[in-house]
Amino acid sequence: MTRRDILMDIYNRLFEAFGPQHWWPGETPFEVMIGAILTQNTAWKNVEKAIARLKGEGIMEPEGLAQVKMGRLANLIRASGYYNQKARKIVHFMRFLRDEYGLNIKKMKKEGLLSLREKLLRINGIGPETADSILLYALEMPIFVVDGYTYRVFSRHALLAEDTTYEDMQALFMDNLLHDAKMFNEYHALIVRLGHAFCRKTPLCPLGDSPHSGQNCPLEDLLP
DNA sequence: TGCCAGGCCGGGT
DNA sequence: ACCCGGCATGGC
Repeated sequence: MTRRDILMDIYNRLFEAFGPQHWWPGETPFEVMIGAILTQNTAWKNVEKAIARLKGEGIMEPEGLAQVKMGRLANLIRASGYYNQKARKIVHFMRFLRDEYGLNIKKMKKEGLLSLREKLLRINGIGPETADSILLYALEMPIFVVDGYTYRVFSRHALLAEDTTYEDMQALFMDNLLHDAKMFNEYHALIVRLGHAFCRKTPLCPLGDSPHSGQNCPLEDLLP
């Protein structure tokens, strides 16, 4: 079995077990970008509340959000947690969007994948996962998003050590799979889906039967 | 009722 | 280059 075979086997098992995940949940690319910041180390349920508040104020769009004062923004996104930090991050991001692209997402899409990634990573508050989520889920660029669940699942399956860096973990997928944005989208969403069902924060991430989901883990017989 | 969620930054080794 | 504390609400 090559690495590619193993990765595709896992993908196929997840897809058959859970079906298409229809990610990212968001009405517009811009909403996806803001959601990517709001969901940092935060349950999506809480992010939904914050997004609803922003929509209620009519500012879930670039021109509106670029005007909002940080204090008011922090209050509106309170439910997503770390609200002072995230308000600052969003302000930084909006400043970038205005200065680089005149708040025009279409202009942003014309940028090359790697150069845009570098620029995003320079924004205070945007780390690798948030940058890649924006590139993949908002702009449909072919890059693989790594998150905490990816570490837990794939280190458990002895494909990599659990202290592997983000870039090395990402390379496992991008060096062995076709660069297909649609597939990268589905794969990461399925990993998160698996994590929600089986991979609570426990020392060794059993990936076994889970009272949480009531079904067997589709990867169980792959464990070393 | 605690524990934890779709991370990231900054200061210290 | 890593390691760690801080950031914070709401759901189960």
